[in-house]
Amino acid sequence: MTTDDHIIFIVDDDERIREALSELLASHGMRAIAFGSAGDYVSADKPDVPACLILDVELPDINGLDLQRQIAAGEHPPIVFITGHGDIPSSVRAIKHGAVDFLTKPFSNTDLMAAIEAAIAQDREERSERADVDVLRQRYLDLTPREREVLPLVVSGLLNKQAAAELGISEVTLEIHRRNVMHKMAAASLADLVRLAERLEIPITHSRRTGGSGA
Amino acid sequence: MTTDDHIIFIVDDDERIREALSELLASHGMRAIAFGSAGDYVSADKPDVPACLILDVELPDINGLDLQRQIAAGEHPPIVFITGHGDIPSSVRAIKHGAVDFLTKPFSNTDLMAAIEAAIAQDREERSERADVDVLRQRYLDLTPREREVLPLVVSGLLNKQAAAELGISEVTLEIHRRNVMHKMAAASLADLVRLAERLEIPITHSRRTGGSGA
DNA sequence: CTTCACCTCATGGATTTCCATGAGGTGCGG
DNA sequence: CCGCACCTCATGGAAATCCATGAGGTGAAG
Repeated sequence: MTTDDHIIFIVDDDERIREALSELLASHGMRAIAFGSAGDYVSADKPDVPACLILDVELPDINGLDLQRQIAAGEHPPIVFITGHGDIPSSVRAIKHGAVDFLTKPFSNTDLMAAIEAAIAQDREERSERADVDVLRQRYLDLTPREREVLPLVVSGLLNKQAAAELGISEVTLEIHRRNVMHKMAAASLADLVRLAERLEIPITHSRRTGGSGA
Repeated sequence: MTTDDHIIFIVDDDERIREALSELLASHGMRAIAFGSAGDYVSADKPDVPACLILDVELPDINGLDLQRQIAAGEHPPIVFITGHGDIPSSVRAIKHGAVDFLTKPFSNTDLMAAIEAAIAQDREERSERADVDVLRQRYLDLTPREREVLPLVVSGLLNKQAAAELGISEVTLEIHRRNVMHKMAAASLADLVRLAERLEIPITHSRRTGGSGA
């Protein structure tokens, strides 16, 4: 399944390069799709598997670096830049913005393959992480408005009593919301809920004082 | 206090460059210390304030990039590389390893100053973060061996009863350890303790199952 | 041998959480 | 107008946590 389990996108305006790369990748048992322009790549229907984008800096429509910035807004595969006329500021910018590598032609097959492997591995990681967080985010969306108010109070460490007071409702009602939150978020314990909330970047709104007014 | 609140280290074997940079920085109200070699920099006594390291790639003793890798093991200020004969692979490697920028001579004062500002700001961030975590780490070191065994079980979400069973001790004893942990770690609540443990990268050893064998 | 830190445990009560059952009110879409 | 989702609340008991007091054992350092 080496072939189906990931894919390499090639964006280069030079037909010969596209073919050469395609063949090279095929010889390594990798599936590849080549595009002649940034626009073709962006508008194409791309399979949803771990991938790597081999991107030429000089393209007919827009600059490769600009394309990088454009797609940076959403999800996109790690980029390996290739270029015939690279300069240092471009390479710095590319790497700073997350590119896996920046290769100048002529580059060795070894270097390219290493970069691709790294990119695929990275994408696999990122996808896995994204998938996890997406599940959480979906659960969070299943919460009712009130439950979304209760969650931050609970993970702040407030007692039910305190959280209830904060919302101006009875402790009983808050307990019910709290339990619903635990169920809907599929948290096995409060500790778990706290970690889920962290990953969802739910802010801590209040923090319980150890020695309060009571007792 | 612009002068004392941060410092710039310059490492370049060219005396003229060192002087020119020192003057430039002085004119911007920044304190700078210059070194003629990597060895001088490493062995020097450096003030403990937010800093930036302006590092020439070509040095008499060791390569700037190698120095970067060497000091990467410990704490060190963000690096801004400068070079007269830079190449793309070097710049890629430098940035990948965390350098703030990689400037080729001649570079504009504006570019350099921007890089330095960014580096200082970054160091300020990192130092603040490190200081926070150091406090936590110190508290963790104050824990007794047994308490260090209890902590991961507690933040895993185990009930006292379960954690006690895990350690083969009575629930009462575990409660005492647990309370001591809370006190020593200065955690205001369990939620707090979970977050502290996260920052200390304390692994979750067990995770409580919602509907267990009990009841 | 004494001191000290550490680990161990019990009793017992106050507080909090967990959970089920039962029930009333509001607002919106069908 | 009915159903449905949502928010609200009470009672009441089981379980768990929080906390204080009191106390015994071990091993290492002084």
